[in-house]
Amino acid sequence: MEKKTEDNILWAAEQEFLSKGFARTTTADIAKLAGTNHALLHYYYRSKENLFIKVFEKNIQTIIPLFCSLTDNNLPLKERIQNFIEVHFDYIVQNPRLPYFIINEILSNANCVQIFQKQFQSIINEINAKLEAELRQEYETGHINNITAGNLIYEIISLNICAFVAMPVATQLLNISQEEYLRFVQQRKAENVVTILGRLYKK
Amino acid sequence: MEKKTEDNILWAAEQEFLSKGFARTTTADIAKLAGTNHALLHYYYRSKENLFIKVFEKNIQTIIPLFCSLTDNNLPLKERIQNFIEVHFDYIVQNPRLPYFIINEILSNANCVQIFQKQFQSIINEINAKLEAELRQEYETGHINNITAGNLIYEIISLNICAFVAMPVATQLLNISQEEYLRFVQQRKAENVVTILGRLYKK
DNA sequence: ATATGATTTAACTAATCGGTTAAACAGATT
DNA sequence: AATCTGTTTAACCGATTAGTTAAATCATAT
Repeated sequence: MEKKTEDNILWAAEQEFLSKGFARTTTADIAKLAGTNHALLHYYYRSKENLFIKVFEKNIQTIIPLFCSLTDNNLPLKERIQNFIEVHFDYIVQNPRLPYFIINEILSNANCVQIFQKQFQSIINEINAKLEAELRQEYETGHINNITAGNLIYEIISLNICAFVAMPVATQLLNISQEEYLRFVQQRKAENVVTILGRLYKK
Repeated sequence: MEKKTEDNILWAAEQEFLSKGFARTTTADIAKLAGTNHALLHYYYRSKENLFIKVFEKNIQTIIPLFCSLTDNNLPLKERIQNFIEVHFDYIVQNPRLPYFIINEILSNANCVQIFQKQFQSIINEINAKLEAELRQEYETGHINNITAGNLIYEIISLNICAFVAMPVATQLLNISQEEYLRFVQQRKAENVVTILGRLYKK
């Protein structure tokens, strides 16, 4: 019952790491946000690195189920891809800091690369193989244009996340209001679907 | 003639800052790469911050001319936009670390936001106004679909940079070879042109 | 040659940060 | 009440880092 302080620290660590990244977050900051002493952080989690890994793994894991829908549900290919784009997009809308966080940490921490691979490798290989076979068959029967599963997945993710990674920069530069931003976000979601499906299906 | 050490430090700082960002770069690292002592860095540039600002400003400035071609040259709108997409894309191919660097530092350093705005604000407003007027006229005469200049510029930049920002993550995950990567890059360049022009021009 | 000014070095300071430790505290059990 | 266990606190340590300083070195002009 009384894991309050321990939980608070994990919660605070997630806030800090997600908003500032590993390098610019201090254990004292986390402790302060958790309303406690930074020695507690080491008492419960041994090290900053250890605590960070927990946060990183937790966030990575929440993404995995999203990808399963690419091959797991029974919708036809076209609807399944559209569904994936929209679900993935909506998830990023709810977690706008996550893409930048993951990219940032993978670029700067070799451990994160390993965690990312460990968590994702098998599932992505499975999805990739399934989708690859399906795409090839659809291509050979003349239903879609030629594209590899890797490229398709990559393009979907890129189109979906770029708006959020570059958004802070763009909003700083052009004076975009909150309403314009929300309109822009919804517009991008629809456009990403059109772009990807347009790439797949002959006009 | 003998500004060698001073120049070396600036060069080394650019290498370090671009690859590791401000927070994870130390003055000692820069000095070591420049083949000198870290006291020299402070002798010539006063502070790490000051040196960083020089590097950041220099890199920001190299981007500005790219954007001028959006309204400055005499090509028809369609060719001018295509040209901009391709020139911008090629520039990123030559400077693949720059997008991430700029985003990263703007997100973490308020000074960078100001520098970015100071350098870009007037030029982007000018280009935006010109392009906005042109797009509106083209729309009203039925030549293109309705889109704001801000959205158009934003989409071009996003499409062009996302492949490079997320690339390290993707290559870690899927085992993409150097040849596949180069092929993918060229493919994306052409596809970005098609996507943007497809967005602008009625089918 | 020597004086002058710019450049370079090594040793230092002060501050920050991750992590440790020992002692204090609280709550439950006997 | 005494003890034991888990939790919290405050003080400290060692390493790293940005920045300083004073002395040494080098180049150049007189």
